[in-house]
Amino acid sequence: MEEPSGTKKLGVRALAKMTGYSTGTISRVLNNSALVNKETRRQVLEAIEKAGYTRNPAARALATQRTKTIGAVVPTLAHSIFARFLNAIEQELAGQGYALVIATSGGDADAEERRARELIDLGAEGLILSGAEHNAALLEFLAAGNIPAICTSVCEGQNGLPAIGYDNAALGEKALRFLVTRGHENVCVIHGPAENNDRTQLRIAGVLAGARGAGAEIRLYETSLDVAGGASSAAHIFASQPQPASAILCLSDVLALGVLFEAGRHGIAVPEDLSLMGFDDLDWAAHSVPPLTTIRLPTARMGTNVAKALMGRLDAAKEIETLRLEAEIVERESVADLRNR
Amino acid sequence: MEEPSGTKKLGVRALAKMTGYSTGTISRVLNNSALVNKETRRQVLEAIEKAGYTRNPAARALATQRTKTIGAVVPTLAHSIFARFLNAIEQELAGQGYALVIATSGGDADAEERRARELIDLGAEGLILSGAEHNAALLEFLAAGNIPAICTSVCEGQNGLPAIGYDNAALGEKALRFLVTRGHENVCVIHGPAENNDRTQLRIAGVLAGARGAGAEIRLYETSLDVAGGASSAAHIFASQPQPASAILCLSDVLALGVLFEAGRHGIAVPEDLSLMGFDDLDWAAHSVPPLTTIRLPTARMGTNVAKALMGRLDAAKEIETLRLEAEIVERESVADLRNR
DNA sequence: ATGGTTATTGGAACCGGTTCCATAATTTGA
DNA sequence: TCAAATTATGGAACCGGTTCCAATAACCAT
Repeated sequence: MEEPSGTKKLGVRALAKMTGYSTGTISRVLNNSALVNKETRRQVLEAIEKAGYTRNPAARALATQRTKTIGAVVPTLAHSIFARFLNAIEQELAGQGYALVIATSGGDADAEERRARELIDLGAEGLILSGAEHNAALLEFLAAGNIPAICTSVCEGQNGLPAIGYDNAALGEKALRFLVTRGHENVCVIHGPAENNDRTQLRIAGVLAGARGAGAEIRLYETSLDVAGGASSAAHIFASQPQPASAILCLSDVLALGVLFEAGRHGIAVPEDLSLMGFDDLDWAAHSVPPLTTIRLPTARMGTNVAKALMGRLDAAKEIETLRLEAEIVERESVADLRNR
Repeated sequence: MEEPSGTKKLGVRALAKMTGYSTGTISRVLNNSALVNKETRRQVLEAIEKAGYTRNPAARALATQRTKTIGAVVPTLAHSIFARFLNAIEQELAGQGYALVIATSGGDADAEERRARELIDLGAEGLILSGAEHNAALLEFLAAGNIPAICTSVCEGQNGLPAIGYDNAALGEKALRFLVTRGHENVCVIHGPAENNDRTQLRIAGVLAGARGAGAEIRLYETSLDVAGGASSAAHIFASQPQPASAILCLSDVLALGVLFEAGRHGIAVPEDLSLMGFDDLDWAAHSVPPLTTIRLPTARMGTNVAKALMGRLDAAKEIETLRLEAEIVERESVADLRNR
């Protein structure tokens, strides 16, 4: 019905018949092999063009044992931090003819396992995972199939899995200590759901350690990871009398945006009345009022490195090495220096 | 080296030998065929489990002529609007065992064509494109290969391609007319790069038509599509004396966020001194100060529909029908009603 | 008991490039 | 001029599931 003229799908064999060459030669042309006569190549290419031939990816993959596809399982695409990450990965992979297949887990380990298996079953040769914690079945599956995989956004893998990312605990501590150096000894910490999210857990652990080490007092507030969550936590904090803290540390910039808005709504000036610090350095952080002091996560660099490592493993059997990327505090204007008062 | 014991990769044939059944039966078990004896199935599954067998996706794809993979080419993943869209698509596809492969074009038509070809060459069975305008080579390629494709974010395809999205021109006009009904007859319109972006062009055209129809005066400002762009355009506008308009319409919420910040920086109150309207209804829009009046694009619904349409075409040869989704103005508090003054 | 199901299973052909080995043609070297 | 390279090309085997058709066995009703 699609091809009224009895035209079977044409493959290399048909092409071979048409041009008078063999399937081997056709294939060599298709793969830019050096050992094909110029004129031959020209003729074959012409025939390919004229016949509108496109090669069958599945057959190619079967014969070469390569799909040139790598899979990524992230909690969600709805947060721009992941989108930025995947964007970088995709850019890097595309340059080498690789494709990126994505799946979302919603942050659930069992869902992650399921999705990972599906990606492999659909042809992914390697996997990019978020965080260090994965369920046992997944780890076993990866080991049994000798499937290359990388934990990201963390700097330490689980069960021997390599990781490429940053040290969440160290950064949490760094952030808290930064606030302390600015004279804030009482800070409220707002974070997203910690359950099923080892990165958040690590950040919290770091903050706790920092507070202990620097002799600061902190209060933890857990909320949904969105602007609404930040705003409602802030409202809650503002309602406390007396003000429990001189600064709020948000373990994600989205939360900080919510706090910023809520402060505006209450007539609380940042940083005069309250200091605010974020985590991520999203697009808007440099332009808010006031510009947000935050920790710039090396999202793009992480993506690039992850892609490179995976391709190196697949193309050259190079072992993937755990990599810890540095992240810097970007000091802007949302944190007041209390020592100058 | 990877398998010290001379274990060849085991396939259905090896499994057949192990269990004493034939490859056909193994395959039937693998595919949950009904015509396999219960006991047989149990034995085979046990063997599969014990041997740690995983089927070869490429071979399967070759034999079935299905890859269960669909590709999407978007301008970028860095804007949350696309991420939200893809998130919805991925959710829907995953439910039916499909995988989503993504590629970014940077908004360039030639790059889009290249990436689309790569996706197909890597196994995608159908394509999701952004916008209605695509280069001739791509259109021809799709037609020649009879490749299912959908234009998204627009409500009218090109060259017979089906589209699933919203009417950008109508929405632009609707937004402008809304401002006019609130008494704004002089509005500044800020938008992202119009070149290579038919959706932006359509919105502008709609705004223009609305202004003409409603007798309003508008000024267009083109800038980069990010918070910084919105802020700098706003700064530019604020610098004009006298103020050229009573309202600013941003053709993307990101721009509106920039304007909001810049207004704050200049002590300009929204909506008292200046009204502001956006486009997209991003996460934060409901929580900003003031909450942003904007147009809610049905991004998620669009994604779901696109996925369904493509799967229907692939699984059941159902033609893909162009679909226009409605989008509503979400009236919040950033637009003042001048008629009450 | 007999012709005719129904339930299972075997097995080979097939999907469509790729690649290795053999063959042939042309060139280089001494 | 003859052997040794070097360059092109043919062609078959192969990658590993899937599927269709034939075959066997067990079962049923007449």
